[in-house]
Amino acid sequence: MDELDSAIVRELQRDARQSNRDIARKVGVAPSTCLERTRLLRERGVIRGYHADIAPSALNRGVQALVSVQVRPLSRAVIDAFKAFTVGLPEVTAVFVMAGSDDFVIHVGAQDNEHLHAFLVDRLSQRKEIVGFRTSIIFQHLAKHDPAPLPEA
Amino acid sequence: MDELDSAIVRELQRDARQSNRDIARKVGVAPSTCLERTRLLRERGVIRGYHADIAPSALNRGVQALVSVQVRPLSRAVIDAFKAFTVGLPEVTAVFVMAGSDDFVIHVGAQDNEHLHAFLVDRLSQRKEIVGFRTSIIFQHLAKHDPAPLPEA
DNA sequence: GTGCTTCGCCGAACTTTATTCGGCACAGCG
DNA sequence: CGCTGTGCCGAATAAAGTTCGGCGAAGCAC
Repeated sequence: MDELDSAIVRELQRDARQSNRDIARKVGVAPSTCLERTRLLRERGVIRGYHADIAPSALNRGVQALVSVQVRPLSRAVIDAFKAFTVGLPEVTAVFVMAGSDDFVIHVGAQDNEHLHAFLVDRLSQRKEIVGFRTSIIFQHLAKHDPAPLPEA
Repeated sequence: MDELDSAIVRELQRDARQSNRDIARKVGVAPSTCLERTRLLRERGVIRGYHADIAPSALNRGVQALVSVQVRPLSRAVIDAFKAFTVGLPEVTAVFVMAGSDDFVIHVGAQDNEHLHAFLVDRLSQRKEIVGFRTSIIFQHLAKHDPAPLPEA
């Protein structure tokens, strides 16, 4: 993971669909070299994939929320089962397994408040391992797809 | 946004770097048609971009956390300023503006616990509009990059 | 210092893909 | 029944992806 790899990764984070030639030119290396580097980054698991960023409203997910969930007992079996359950639900777009007072934070998207409510009541709260959950509506979601590198300190 | 558009979007969510020809073949249409559809999707803002998914540890972000923050007064000026501030920090990878007891949820990544602590103490808690915040470590983060379509109901 | 080996980069050759554009067919409408 | 607009197709051209032999620098043994 030298400076060249970082530069390539940065470019692919910014725009994953620009041509290999363009990336090569920007990072100052031959296209064949850039291609080989990219292949290795993928192989090493540094690059996990390439995904289009889609406007949620276009996917019928105009309403989004974070749901904090506490489950009991806090055993591996229960955690794994609940995790697998939530990931399988179409409304769920991300699952965080947490330390602290909440065991899970689930990012969900639904068509509107009514659908969100139905999801919470009909799907989520069915699970017997849940001993409590709290839903917070997301007004705005800003994701940084091209994060600045961390300071060295 | 007909069935063809959805199919193209789905493919690009799954793998944004596959060739237009492959996508065209999978969705059953000519490459030129597929290209034109993709161009329009981009133009309409349905497709917001294409980004590589990078392993956090490769970016020196081995430790991640969600930070729930309450700010006062809850005015637009304060909210916008705090939002801009957090988005500008390199450790911050996403910002949620929330309804409910927390006004913000901030997704941060740092090299280790020490760096995370330093970030919270030296950067975040400097802000005078913060009246309280709570940090929860993320053990695991599962993101669905190819979400199943929502049920019609 | 010198010869040997390894590694990574380069650039040319070849294959595949992107992109453009004229034409055609179908649907909607007067 | 003809007219018009829209969207898809496929061929042609330009551009990009991909492979591979060779070269030069770096590291090492002697």
